[in-house]
Amino acid sequence: MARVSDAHLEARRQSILAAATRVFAQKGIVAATMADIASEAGISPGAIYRYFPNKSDLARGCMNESNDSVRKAWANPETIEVSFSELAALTFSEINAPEERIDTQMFLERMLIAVREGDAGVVDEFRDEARRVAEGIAYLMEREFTTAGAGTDLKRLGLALFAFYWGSRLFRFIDPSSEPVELYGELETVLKQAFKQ
Amino acid sequence: MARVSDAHLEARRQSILAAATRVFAQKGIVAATMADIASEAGISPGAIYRYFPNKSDLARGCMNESNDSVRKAWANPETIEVSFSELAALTFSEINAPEERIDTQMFLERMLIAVREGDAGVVDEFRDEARRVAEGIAYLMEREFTTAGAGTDLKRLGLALFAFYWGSRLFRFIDPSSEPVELYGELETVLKQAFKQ
Amino acid sequence: MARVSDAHLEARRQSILAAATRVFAQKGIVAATMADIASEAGISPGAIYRYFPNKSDLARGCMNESNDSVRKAWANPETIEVSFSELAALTFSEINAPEERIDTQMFLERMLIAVREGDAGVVDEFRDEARRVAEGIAYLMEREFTTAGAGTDLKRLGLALFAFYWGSRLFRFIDPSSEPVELYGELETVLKQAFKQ
Amino acid sequence: MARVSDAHLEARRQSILAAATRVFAQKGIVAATMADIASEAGISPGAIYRYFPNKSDLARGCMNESNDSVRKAWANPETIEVSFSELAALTFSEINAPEERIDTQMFLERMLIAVREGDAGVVDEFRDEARRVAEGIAYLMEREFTTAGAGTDLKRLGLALFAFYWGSRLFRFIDPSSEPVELYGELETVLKQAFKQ
DNA sequence: TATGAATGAGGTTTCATTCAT
DNA sequence: CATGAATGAAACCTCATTCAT
Repeated sequence: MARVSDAHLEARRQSILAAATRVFAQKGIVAATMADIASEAGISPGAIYRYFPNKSDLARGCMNESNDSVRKAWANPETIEVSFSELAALTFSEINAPEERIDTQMFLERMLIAVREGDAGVVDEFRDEARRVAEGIAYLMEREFTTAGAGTDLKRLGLALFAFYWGSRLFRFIDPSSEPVELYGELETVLKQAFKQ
Repeated sequence: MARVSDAHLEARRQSILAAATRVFAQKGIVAATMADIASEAGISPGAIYRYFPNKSDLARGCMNESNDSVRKAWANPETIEVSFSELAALTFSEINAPEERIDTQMFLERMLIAVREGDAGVVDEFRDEARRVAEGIAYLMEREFTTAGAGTDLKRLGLALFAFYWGSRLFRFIDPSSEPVELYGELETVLKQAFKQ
Repeated sequence: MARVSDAHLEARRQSILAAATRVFAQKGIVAATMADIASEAGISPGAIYRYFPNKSDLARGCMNESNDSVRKAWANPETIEVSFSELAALTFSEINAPEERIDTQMFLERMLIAVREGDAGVVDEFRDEARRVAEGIAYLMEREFTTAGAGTDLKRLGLALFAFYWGSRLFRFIDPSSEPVELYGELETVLKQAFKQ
Repeated sequence: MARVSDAHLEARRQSILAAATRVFAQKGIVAATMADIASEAGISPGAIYRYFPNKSDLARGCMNESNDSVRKAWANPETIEVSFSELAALTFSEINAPEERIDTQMFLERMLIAVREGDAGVVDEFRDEARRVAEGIAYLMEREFTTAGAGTDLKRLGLALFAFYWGSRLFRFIDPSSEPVELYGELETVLKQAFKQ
């Protein structure tokens, strides 16, 4: 089965990643076994190791899989033609997507492990993203709410909103009947009341 | 061997629980070993099994241990003489306490496991607490911000603030340099701007 | 099965060591499995790990087991009342003992591994022993062959004789029909011819 | 695909053998992987199996590769114009050559395996070589030391010297700071003292 | 022929749990 | 009642070998 095309290799890599994500999501990273993942991916355990050096890296790979185009949008707001409210509405409605559940779980597991092991890299990465998103929020709010600057540190407010975002994801994760969009709606009302006029 | 008193038994049960909580918090539930816990509790591994049928039940016991008076205050606001702002300030500054870290971790682990296992009881419990806290927030906000009712569903806003609270804890958990009090301060500014006047 | 006497523990440790030595000798250190050793010792694989942290240390333990009273005698010749010839005769006849076979094998395996892994500790240990034995040989030869000093560096000759000793062990190991005593006898004749008179 | 010439096939076989020898020497037979060898030989793992049925046979092939002209000289002393002392000096100085290290290791591994598996063929081969070398030594000594016959069985002495030779190689293998030439020098002094005059 | 992806048995090690003392 | 030695079922990972391409 040699001399396989790169496309095939990449496809297999992705299928392993997908299978691993499913298994990790169902059993948790620690409880999931490589045999589980192999079986889910329809290959042998040994084959996984041609694509990922070990379970830990596979898990990391899964976690980075989050196709967070939305979060990237927040981090680079200049590049997009969208208002704060529009992007926020999109962001919070995305939380309801089923894939998001798995992502939330992977995120939590990853952080639990990182904190436990004192993995500064992961923490730094998180802090960086938080800062970038907060700056993006500030940028978009400034564009939307002209009076926003008065008495508020917009970047810090952005951080607070990002915290709220993760809290909403956590709530939705725990309780699927939770409605992030509604929660955000309430906060938006307050924001508009505070800034507009 | 003399029959040991029930009080003694209960005391030992509690000391095991306390030791387990410490160990679980430090190593995570899966990575913590019964030997670790026994050693931390100053007894033998076998002895634990006289008090808890297995590791899983021991972990469950630990997780219910959280006894945060502050969250109880939110759930029963009529019983206390404190303003929304004061209680909020207290609540967010409490997040900085070192014990809170352990609690956050146990909470996350608990939720991860509960969701994984589809443990409806834990989820219901969480939803109930969220509702009670949201109602408490609404009650206290109404008392503090007289104009708050205008155009806002205060209970829903309470839920949003509770989500923000958990997001802040999550942030602090991941990144110890995070400052929940500051984040909250920004949000409070917005709230006051929106409601006062 | 708790609260076992120290004697029992030590006995078990020794029985594991003995079993491991037998298995290592039969299969070689690398090919021998912990399951083999456990089975030979009549216990479970896990039990071994209460006595030895890992396979490598277990192997090391086996190798140090060699009850080399003879080699110790060479290293401390002042403490014993024996002539060079007598001790040499004893030494080379000991090579024929069946236990020596296993010891030779363990020694060779150990050295192969040590050299491969660049384990300086083992090499140093060997060099030290060689030096001590060589000095012992020099000491005993001086006592026996009064004219030995003439034109010969006795310590270096001691080293050469130690090399001869190991060569003889190697020969006997490879070919059980080899007769170390006879080989040594021939060398002794030469030595006596050279020194006596 | 054109039929590949036998010469090409044999050349490839040899290059695999050479690569395997290098890898085995560096990592040891058990620790060396077929992938290592393939990589060293610049081919694919699968290709090796066209030339050798399995790893074990490949290792066996490597071990027979030793082609030391010096030892052949000892075995056939009539064919060469060299004195005992000269050939001995050459022999022991050759031990210092880096290639010798690999050879020593392969020899030891081979013997370890042969003894383990009761491979009489290898043992017989070794015994034969030892005998031939011993006879060669006897032949050359007789030519050099006219009085050598007196009271000494020269063939047996040759065997002893061959044992010393292997001991020296073993020493040098374990401890690269060992000096076989010096060790031999001391022994030669003794021999000359015993025989000359 | 050569390739190298895939297999899958098997190795070491861990640890929840049991039970003789 | 407590102890802690022992069990033994997995888990992760490696690698000799096969075989589709």
